[in-house]
Amino acid sequence: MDDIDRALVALLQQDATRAYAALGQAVGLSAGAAHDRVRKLRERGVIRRTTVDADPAALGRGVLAYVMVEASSWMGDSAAAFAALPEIQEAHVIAGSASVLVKVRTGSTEALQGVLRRIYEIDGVTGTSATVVLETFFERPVDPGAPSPPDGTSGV
Amino acid sequence: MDDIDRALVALLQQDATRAYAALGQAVGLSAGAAHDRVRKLRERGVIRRTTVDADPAALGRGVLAYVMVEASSWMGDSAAAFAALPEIQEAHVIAGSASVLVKVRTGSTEALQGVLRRIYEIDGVTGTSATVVLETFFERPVDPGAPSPPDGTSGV
DNA sequence: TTTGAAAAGAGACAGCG
DNA sequence: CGCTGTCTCTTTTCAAA
Repeated sequence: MDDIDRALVALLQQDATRAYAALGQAVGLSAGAAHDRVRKLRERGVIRRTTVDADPAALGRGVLAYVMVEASSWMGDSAAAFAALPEIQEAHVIAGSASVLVKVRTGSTEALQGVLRRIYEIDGVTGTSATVVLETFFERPVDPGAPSPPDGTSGV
Repeated sequence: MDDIDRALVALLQQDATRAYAALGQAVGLSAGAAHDRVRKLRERGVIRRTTVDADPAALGRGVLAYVMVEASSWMGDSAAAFAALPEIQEAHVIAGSASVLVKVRTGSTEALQGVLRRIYEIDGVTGTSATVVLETFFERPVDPGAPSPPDGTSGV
C-alpha cells in the first residue's frame, strides 16, 4: 500500500473503465504491472468491487434525508430490519442512547413519510428525527490518502 | 426508463465488470441490445460513471463521523470551502438555520478534531456538532426503484 | 429496437530480467 | 517486483429485420 497503489485507487475511482495501459502510464508503470497492482488491491479487499454511480433523481429518488433513529434497546442486531427498506441507503450505529443514523432516498416527501413510519415500526425504535437535504454540494469517493507525496522524481 | 433499464442499473451496481452478454442474459436480451440500453443510460446521465468501491479502513480512513455545521450566513456558495477538505466525503445543505451536514472520514479521532477545526475556520461557520459512527450496518448503492413489478410473467 | 456477426481493442497470463 | 509478448475474450460497430 504505497503511493502508487493510492494513485491507482484514485484513478479507478474517477473512471474504472480506463485501460490498464492508460492507468499504468499515469503512475509510471507498464500495463502489466498496473494490472498486477490492481489485482492485488482487489485480493486484499482495498478495492471491494467495480460499480456504477447512478443519478438518484433519474431513478425516481430525488428526495434525500438523514434520519436519526432513537431506540430504547440495543440495536446491534437490527441491521436486517433497516436493510429491508430499499429506500435506506446507509445505516450506522452512532454514539448516543442506542441510536442509529440512516440515509434515506425517496421519490417524494410523502414516500419519506412512509419510510419514517416503517422505521418507527422496527422493534425497539422509540422515535425518529428527519433532516431533509435541500441541496447536495457534492458526494464523492473516499479519498485514498496522501495524494501529493514529497517525491523529487519530476515527470515520467 | 422501464423495468429492464432498472434491472440493468441494479446489475451494474452490483458488478460493473460483467460482460454485456451476461448482462443481456440476465434481463432476457441479447448482448448487443443490452449494450445499447446501457449506452443510452450513460448518455441520459442515469449512469454517471463507472467507479470502484474502496474500503475506507484500508485507505487509512477508519473513522467515520457526521458533522452538523451551523452557520450565521447563507452557505449556498461555500461548496468549494468544504470540497477543499479531502476528508469530507459528502456535504449537503439542510433545512434549518443555514446549516450544512457533512460526512467525514479520517484515520483517527485526532484527525477528526483537525477537520472540525478547519471547518470552524470556514467563513460564516458558527459551530459544529460531530456524531461519531460506532458501527456501519451497511452502505449500498441507490435502489434503482421498483424491483418487483406486478407482472405475471413468471420466470425468464 | 433488437439481433447477429465481424473487427478492433483490452484484459489475462505466461516467461523473463 | 516489474517488463514484454502472446492469446483469449470483450467491447464496439455495422448491416439487416
